[in-house]
Amino acid sequence: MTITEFVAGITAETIAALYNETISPSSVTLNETRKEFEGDLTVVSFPFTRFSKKSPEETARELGAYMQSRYPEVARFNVIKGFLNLVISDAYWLGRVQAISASENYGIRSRSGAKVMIEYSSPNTNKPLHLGHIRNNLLGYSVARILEAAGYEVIKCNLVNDRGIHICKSMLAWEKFGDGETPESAGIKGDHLVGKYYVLFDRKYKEQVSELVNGGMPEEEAKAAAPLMREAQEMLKRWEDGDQEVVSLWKKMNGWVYEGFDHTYRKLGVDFDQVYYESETYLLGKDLVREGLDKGVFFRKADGSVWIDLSEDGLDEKLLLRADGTSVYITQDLGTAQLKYDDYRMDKSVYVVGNEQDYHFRVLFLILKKLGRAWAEGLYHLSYGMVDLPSGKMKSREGTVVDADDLIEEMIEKARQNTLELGKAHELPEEEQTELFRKVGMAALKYFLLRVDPKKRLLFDPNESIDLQGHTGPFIQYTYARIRSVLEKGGGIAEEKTTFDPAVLSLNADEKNLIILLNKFEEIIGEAAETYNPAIMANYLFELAKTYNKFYHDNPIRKAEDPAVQAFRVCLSEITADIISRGMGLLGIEVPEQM
RNA sequence: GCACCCGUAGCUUAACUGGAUAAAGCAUCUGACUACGGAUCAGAAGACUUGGGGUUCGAAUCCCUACGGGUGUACCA
Repeated sequence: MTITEFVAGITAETIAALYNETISPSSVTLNETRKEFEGDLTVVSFPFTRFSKKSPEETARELGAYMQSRYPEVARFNVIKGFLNLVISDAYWLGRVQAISASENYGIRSRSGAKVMIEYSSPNTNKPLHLGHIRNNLLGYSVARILEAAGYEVIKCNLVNDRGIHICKSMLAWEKFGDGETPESAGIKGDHLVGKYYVLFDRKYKEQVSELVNGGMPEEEAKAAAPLMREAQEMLKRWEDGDQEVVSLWKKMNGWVYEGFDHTYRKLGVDFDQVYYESETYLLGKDLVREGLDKGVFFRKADGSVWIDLSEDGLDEKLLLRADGTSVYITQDLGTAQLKYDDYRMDKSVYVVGNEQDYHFRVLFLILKKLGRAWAEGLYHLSYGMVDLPSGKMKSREGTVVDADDLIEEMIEKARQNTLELGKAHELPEEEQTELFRKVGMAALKYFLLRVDPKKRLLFDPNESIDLQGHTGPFIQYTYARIRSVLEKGGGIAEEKTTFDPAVLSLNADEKNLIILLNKFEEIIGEAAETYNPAIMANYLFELAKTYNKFYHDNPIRKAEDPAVQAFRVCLSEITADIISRGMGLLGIEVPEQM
């Protein structure tokens, strides 16, 4: 039981005893007591005045007096305005430390049986991954880990957009201008090579368009009439007809891209349990359209196209099937949603997709509900803000992007310089050094992207790049490494956690602040899982590291004179290290033993 | 036009979902290594939470309004 659950519980019991009113513990408003007052937890007593018929102060005093007399965990209390500040006994806190220390996997909930699917990454196979994809991948992976810790069975899934006109563009450009170039012959990663031809297509295409415009053609017309565009469309048609030549080119170039993606995914430390390909799912959804027509949820217009009218829900009319019977994006997504559900029967399904698709997902979920899919209640769009550059939006067609691979290399290089200058890396053999630079660099990058609320947009300045000091991943890593170092100094790190005798101890402020935070880990996992928000975990870990550093600075651990105190502080350090390590793991960040 | 999101110290972010005197990091200034690791710690300075109104014991948070920024409103995906 967490401390908030405990206090909320005894508050409800107290209300029942004093005022004969039944309230739910979850309705009790609790805060951590502000630093300037004495206390650990604060009960807001304003809401109870309607039961007590007394002033907030008097009500709070009555509650406090009752609690103190009745519950040994409540050591003291004081009342300021309508706020009841409770001092929880050292015995309670020490008991919590023992419980945490003894538990194998503190904070991790056991499997509840609920299943959740998380779709993330979902790249296009015509260009390499960029900074925006990194945010997506890190969010998806981290949310998956957090939900797992909260007791879900998690299926990580990737829906690869491997077909369509944009893919044909890079294929066509390669065919026309590539001269048989391969990743090996060019010496560049496959995804970058294909991306190069995508950009090249756009350049050549624009040249053709402006040529036509200069010849007097209106721009709109020129865009459609440019020979390259016509050829790309022709190629798409041949692909859909299963033309051997086009399909084998498509397979070859996609193969290059996947090789490149795999490399980047490995660097990022993300992976998937299930991969869906749009080339295999793009025809799905037509059954659902038929079903919708039968049920009268959809309607057919005079030209034969199929629509749904969502104006009663504050949205517009939405097309589901073209007059020629071909499907559109949302038709596909309807079909894919059904496919996923048929495959896994999950209770929840999370889509990690940028916020420019908010409208699309509102429509998608609403349609599935109208089709009577009970599981549509479990669908959730984890919408995140885009990553902006000081110069504006990233545009891969124009090549103004922060490339994922480049950025990763830059961060590792930056970590190398910092670590050699500040750290103890020179004590390590070269192989371990390389590994360390990678861990530190990736931590800086990942933490930078994950500590911000997903829904907020993120400004990334490539020149200022990323700090390695202050509110950063390496700061937290450093705290961990230092704890490990301290623990080792005292004759090595034991398998079993250190035990201590709580009867002879009393807590000082630094110790207590640390314990309160350690005790919160479980709640934080729950909160991050419920809101699909890794930033909550990220900010908690920073807070924890900071609090530990203060504790460390002012309190001898191995050098404590009293052996009971020493054992206790060693135990606190062990728990802190453990939580940092596992908490960072939930963000997909590794911690080094030494740095 | 309409819809959705956002606006908090110079900059980047918090604020337990309506609670007390809005909290951190960076940058600036000052102090602490013969110490269990200074990538640290302590301190100073920096905010009428974009402006205006409302709701109530109480608002950064909810409502209205104005302004500023972003996105969507495709028979693209």
